[in-house]
Amino acid sequence: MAERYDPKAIEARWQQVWADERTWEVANETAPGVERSYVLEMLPYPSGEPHMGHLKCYSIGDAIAHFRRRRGMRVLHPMGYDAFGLPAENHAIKTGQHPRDSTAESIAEFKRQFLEWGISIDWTREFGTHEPRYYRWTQWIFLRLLERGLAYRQEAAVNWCPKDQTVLANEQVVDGRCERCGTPVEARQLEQWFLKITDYADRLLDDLATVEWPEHVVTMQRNWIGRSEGAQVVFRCDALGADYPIFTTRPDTLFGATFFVMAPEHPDVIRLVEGTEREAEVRDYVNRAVRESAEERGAEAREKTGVPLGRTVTNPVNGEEIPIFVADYVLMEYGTGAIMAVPAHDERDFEFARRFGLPVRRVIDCEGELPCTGDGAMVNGGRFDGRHNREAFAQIVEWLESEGRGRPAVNYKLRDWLVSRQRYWGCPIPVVHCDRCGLVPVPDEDLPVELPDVEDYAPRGRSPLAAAEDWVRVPCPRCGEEARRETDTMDTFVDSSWYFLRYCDALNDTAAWDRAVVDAWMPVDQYIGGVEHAILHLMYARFFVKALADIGLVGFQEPFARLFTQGMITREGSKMSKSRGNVISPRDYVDRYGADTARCYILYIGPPDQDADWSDEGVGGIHRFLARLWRIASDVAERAPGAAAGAAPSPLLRKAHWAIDKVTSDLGERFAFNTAIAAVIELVNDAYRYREELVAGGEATAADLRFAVATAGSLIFPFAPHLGAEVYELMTGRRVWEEPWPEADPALLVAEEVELVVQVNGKLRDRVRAPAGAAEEEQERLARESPRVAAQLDGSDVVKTVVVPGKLVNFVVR
RNA sequence: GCGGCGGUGGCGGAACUGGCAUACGCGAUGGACUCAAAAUCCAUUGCCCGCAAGGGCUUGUGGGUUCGAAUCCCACCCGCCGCACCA
Repeated sequence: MAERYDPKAIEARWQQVWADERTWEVANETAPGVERSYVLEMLPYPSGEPHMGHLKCYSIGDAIAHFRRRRGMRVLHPMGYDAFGLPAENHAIKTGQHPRDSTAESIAEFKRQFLEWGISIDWTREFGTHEPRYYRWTQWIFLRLLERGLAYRQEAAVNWCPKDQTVLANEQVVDGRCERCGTPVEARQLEQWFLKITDYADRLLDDLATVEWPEHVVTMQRNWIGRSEGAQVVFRCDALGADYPIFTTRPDTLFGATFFVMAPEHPDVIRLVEGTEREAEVRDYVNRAVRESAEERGAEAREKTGVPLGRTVTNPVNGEEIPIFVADYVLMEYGTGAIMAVPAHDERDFEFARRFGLPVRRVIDCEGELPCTGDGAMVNGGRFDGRHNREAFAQIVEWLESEGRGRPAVNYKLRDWLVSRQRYWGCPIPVVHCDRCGLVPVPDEDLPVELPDVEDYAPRGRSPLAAAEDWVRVPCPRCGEEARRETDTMDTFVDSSWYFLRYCDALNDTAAWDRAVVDAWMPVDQYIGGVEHAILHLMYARFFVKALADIGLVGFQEPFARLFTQGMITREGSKMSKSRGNVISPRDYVDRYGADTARCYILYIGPPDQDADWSDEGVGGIHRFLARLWRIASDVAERAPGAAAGAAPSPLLRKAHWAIDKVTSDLGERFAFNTAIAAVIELVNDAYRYREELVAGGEATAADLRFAVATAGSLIFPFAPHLGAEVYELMTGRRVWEEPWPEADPALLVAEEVELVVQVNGKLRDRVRAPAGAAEEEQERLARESPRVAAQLDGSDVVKTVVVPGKLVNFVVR
């Protein structure tokens, strides 16, 4: 028997057992009546080695997986790697090392550490998204989307990152900068591949009601989709004989429109001034606006600018001619790129009107100064005067519709997903460009289109793949004439939008998955990851599942039934980063204290959904606790089990059942791992005190002590699986993961005697002991008997007595 | 500006349904063991007054509801995150 807690030896031993016996592998077939559960942590991007965020994520997921297994469920808990992406490619540009090789090294390191952490993974289902056996199916899905018109190629103004030399999706532009590298993005007019996520806007919005997700994530998605209801209204420009539709959420304010504004990118701006004396000034303004970065244009507190076009449009509700302006506060990407401006009831229009001395006309009698956006009776609104604006809202739209000048309309902030990237290390888009046939999909049987090796990874504004001439030149699959392959690769978010489906049927080499298999496992019962993916990954994956459901490939609408978002691990109060020099690695602590300590500490540190600051002193505390547990277990193992417990249940036995109850609810319902671990610490502390008593020859029994320590091992197992298994084996000779999760005996959860709090006027004056089931009168009598309480009550009138059975007595005195 | 989250001892945090504020851990102090140290074990530890018995105060601030508020309501302050000229 070892003299001290040796996590290295214990952890190596159990990891060997789990690997040899393939303990965590799970079959797709299941006996009837066995409940399934799919527990999944977000796919890691393998770069260098895992960091604290990974440790936290997998510690949470593993605890849940273990808990569910021991509650009798068949648990799918797989692992893989999101292995395509820019960091590996940038590394290749710097060093010349093939991204495949550096990625393989990172994956090996990740896997080595995951095994060292003792995470219970079914490794038979492992894959990397960069492996042809995986991306073959990414391409296959892309072709299915293409067939349905959900993937299309179009020229559009797109976000271009000059540093990464590639286009970006809207979601990857944050504050006008590239989400990856922080470089301000530029607008470029380019032909690119898009996925038609906007077709699903309403369903993506509505189905948020069907998932159990944190409210803030739901809110973020809702905002991102940005659905607004209103109307499309057509304004006519008689001079050119052109109609300009606008979108508004406030058709009730149409009578207050005093001017009209177009975005600088609006295709008709120049046409409206061509050959007029305003042309030079307008061209100048447009050129300046278009050149400005998204960041400059979106800057807050920026003065409104604009130029009149010297033209007018007709307001369809009152026939007024109102002037047209071009101004950069109107965005081409939203609505129709033109707006009606109602300065009385819109702050932005008001600001503009003020700068340009334009009339402001109140049309709603809302409270407060102008501009006001509230409700009220209509004024200056012709035959609608006097009606409430909300009522007039629909009536005006109806009237416009009958005149052919408008209709109800819905607008979204969500844009289609731009998926092509001019980079090397990604999944090739399986399409061929043929001069005769146009875009021709690569036939399914020719998949995968494998990524060729190239000499030079450096991006030059086009994909490095374009230089692989032998690869690019192919016969057209349709006509057989010479054609060229698409050289762009896919956004890596495409890879991660369906990986959770592949895990269900990872070894299938004749299909992406078998629908029956996927339908049996999906949706993911518990998904765990960082909140930074609240929009990107989670929205894309939801879109994929809905599209795949429409195609008939899956039989459900949402991928992730329950989502848990973990908080960040910080260091000295700030985010860990190389530039701050405050990065610490899980490896440092696993080497020094063992995986069980690192895992328990990261969960003990605070509520898992909140940010938490890593402290080296704190780790020591948890390590001490685990060592205490091991020490008392090895001590108890050497004692004879002793006779059965005495007649009355010992306090330690009650404590053990209390801990079972506490850990069960904290783990199963609340995700409160910190308090669950605290409960096990309390149990172990009590076991130490109880052992003192046993040694001193009191009423304590060795059997109760053994039971308590075994219970501590069993309860700590989801958090510290190696030590949990070790302690449980020492106490019982059995394997803890083969044992059902313990159940608390309700009879032992209620104490025989309770402590009553006695208050006088709400202030605590004493505590008295009372039998558990004592009547209210009995409790009041016992409370009055307390000398301290009696002293307080002496000489005053008790006006009222409040008795909370089993808890407290409060005397209200005058 | 809009939306969300949060503010409790020296520190991380607990208090789940309005009923003992400060569980558990860290740190600190004292003691045992030791030649000594480490490790370990035991005890104390919200603040103030007091020799003590005891008393008073305390959950960002100010009000309110209640026998009773960290918890509910109103007003406000501070911090973090997301969105932001989206018509």
